[in-house]
Amino acid sequence: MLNYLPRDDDRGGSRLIKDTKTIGSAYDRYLQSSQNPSFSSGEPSNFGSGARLERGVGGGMPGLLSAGETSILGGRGPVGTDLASNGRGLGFGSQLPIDPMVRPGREVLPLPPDASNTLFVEGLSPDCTRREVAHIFRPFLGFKEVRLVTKESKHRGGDPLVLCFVDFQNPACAATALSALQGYNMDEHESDSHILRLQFARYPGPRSGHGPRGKR
DNA sequence: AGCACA
Repeated sequence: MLNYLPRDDDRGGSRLIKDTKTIGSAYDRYLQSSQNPSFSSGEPSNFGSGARLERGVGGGMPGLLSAGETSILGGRGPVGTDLASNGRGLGFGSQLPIDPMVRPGREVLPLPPDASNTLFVEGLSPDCTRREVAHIFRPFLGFKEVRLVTKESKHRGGDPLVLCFVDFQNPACAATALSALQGYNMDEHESDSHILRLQFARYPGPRSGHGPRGKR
C-alpha cells in the first residue's frame, strides 16, 4: 500500500507562519527572527508537517519560539537583561558562530553557568491563575509546565505573593523565555504594578532535571 | 524582596 506521502510543504515553503498575529507584542522580536530565512531551514514551521519532528512536545504552537537560533543576548540588547549585563567577559556567541555540535533544531546557545531547566518567576499579580501564566510561557519552545506558589506577604494585611516555577526541556529553552519575558508587564495599562522578573531556579530539582543526578 | 516539587 502506498501510505499517504507527506506533502512537500516543508520543502515548498509556500506556507508561512500566519498565526503570528495572535501573539502579543512581547513575542514580536522572536517571531521576526523566526521568519528570518537564515534559520527557516533549521526551524521547519512544523504546523503542517506532522511526521516531521516532535519538537513541539509541550505546546500547541510549536516552533514559534525556538531556543536555539535567537541568541538570547543578540536579539535584544537594551536594558538589563542580566544575562547580558552580567558581562562575564566572554564574547558571547561572537566566538563561535556555528558549532560542529549544532544539530538542526537545537543550536547551541551561550548559556550562563547557572542556567537550568526551571525558571523562577516573580512579579505576578496575586490573582493570576495558573492558566494565565501558562499562556505566557506556552508559546516558547520546550515549555513543559508551570507551578504556582503562593506565599503570604511579610507585611500584615499585604496581598499574598505569587511565585511560579516554569519547567522547560532544557536550559536553552528556559534561557530564551527568560530573556524574552524579562520585565514583561502583565497589565500594562495598570501602571507598572506587576512586572515579571525571571531567574533560573536555584534548585531545579528532579522534576526539571533530566533524570536522577549523578550520571556516572 | 521572597525559590517549590520530588
